[in-house]
Amino acid sequence: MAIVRTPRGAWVQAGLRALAAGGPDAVRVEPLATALGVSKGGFYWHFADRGALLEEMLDTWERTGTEDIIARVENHPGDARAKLRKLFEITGQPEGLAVELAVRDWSRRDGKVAARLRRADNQRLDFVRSLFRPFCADEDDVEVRSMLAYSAVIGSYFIAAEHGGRTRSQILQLALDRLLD
Amino acid sequence: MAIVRTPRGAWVQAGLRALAAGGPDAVRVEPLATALGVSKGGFYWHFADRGALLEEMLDTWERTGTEDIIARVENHPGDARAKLRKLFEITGQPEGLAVELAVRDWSRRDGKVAARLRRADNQRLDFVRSLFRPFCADEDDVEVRSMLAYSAVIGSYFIAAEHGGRTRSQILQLALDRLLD
DNA sequence: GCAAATCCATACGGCATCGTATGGATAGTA
DNA sequence: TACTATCCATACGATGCCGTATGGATTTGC
Repeated sequence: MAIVRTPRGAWVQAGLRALAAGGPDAVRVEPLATALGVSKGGFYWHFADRGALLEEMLDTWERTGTEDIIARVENHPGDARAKLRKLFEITGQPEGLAVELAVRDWSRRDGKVAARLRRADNQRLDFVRSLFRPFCADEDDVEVRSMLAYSAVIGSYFIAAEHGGRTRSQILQLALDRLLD
Repeated sequence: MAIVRTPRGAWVQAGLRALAAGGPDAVRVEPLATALGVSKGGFYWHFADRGALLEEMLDTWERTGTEDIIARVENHPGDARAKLRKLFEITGQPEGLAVELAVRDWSRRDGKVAARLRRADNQRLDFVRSLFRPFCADEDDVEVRSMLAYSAVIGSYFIAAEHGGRTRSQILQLALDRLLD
C-alpha cells in the first residue's frame, strides 16, 4: 500500500473550499487540480466524474455539520440552556457557515440536494427543540423559539446591515438571552 | 420610435428569473435568448456585455425589493404594529425571495454586489427599527427584535425542516406575535 | 411608399471545461 | 531487485458559451 499523495479527501476538501467561495458552479475539476498543484489526471482515478465529487462533498457536509456538532453539544456539561449557548457558540463561527449557505442556495435548484438539506434541517431542529422543551410552556412555544434561534444564526451571517456600534455577535448574544427567557 | 419587440426590460426580467433559478452563473446570454425565443443578436444591441445585464438586474432588484416595499408599507393604514404585520405579509411571499437569496449568496463572492446588499440591508433594517421603536423599551430591544424579525423571514424560506403539522406561515405568524409583545 | 430606428439571424474565432486514453512516475512489498 | 498499487502528465475531441461582424427584417414617422 503506497502512501497517498493527493487522496480522495484532498479533492473533497478543495471542492468544499471552492463551493464555499463560489457555489457549486465553481467546483470544476481542472481549477481544483491546479489549486492542488497537480493535473486532473489523478482526479479521474478517484472519481467517476465531477458529480461523484459533489456527492462526496455533500456526505462530508452532512456528517461534520450535523452529526458531529450534535455530538459535541450533547457531550457539553450543563443543562439545556448551557447546551444551547454552546450550540450558538459553535454555529456562530463563520467557517462552516460559508459551506452551509452555499448548500442551501444549491438546494433550491437541485432536488437531491434539497432532500439532503431537509433531512439535515429536521435532524438539527429536532435537536434544538429537545433543548428548548425543558423550559417552554407548550409545543408552539418550543417551535417558535427553535425557529427564531435557528433563523438568527443563519440570518446573522446572511444579513449585511450594520448595528450602530454593536457587533453582530453582541446582537446574537442578546437575541439568545431573549429566547432563553 | 418603433415599438419594441424584446426590450431591455424583457432581458432583465429573464435574467432575474435565471438568477432566481440557478444563481448568477446561470445568467448566460445564449440560453436567455433561447428562453425569449430569439437569438442573441438583439442582446448585444441593448447591452455592452453580460456584465451590463447583471448590473441592470441589480438595479431592478434594489428598487423593487427595497424602495417599493418600504413605500407600500408606509402607505398602509394603521400603527407601527399593523405596518409590521403588513411588511411580514409582503416579504413572506416566496416570489421575490428566490431572487433575494440568490443575491445574498452572490454577494459573498462579489464585492460590488456585497456593497449594494449592505446598502439595501441598512435601508431595510432602518425601516424595521423605526417600526419597532414606538413600543420597545430601549435601543437594544429594538435591535434584537428587528434582527430576529428580519432573520425569521430569511430563515423561513431558507430552512427546509418540517414543523409537525403546523405550516411555515403559522410559525412565522406566531413568531411575529411574540416579537410584537 | 421611403427612410430611419429598432431589433434579429447567422456565422465566426476564441476560451474554458469536460471526460477519455495512454503511458509514465513513485512508493511500498517481497 | 522485481512487482504491484497508486497516482500523475499529456494530448485529444467534444461542448457550451462569449463577444463581434454583417446584413436582413420589421415597425413607425413623414
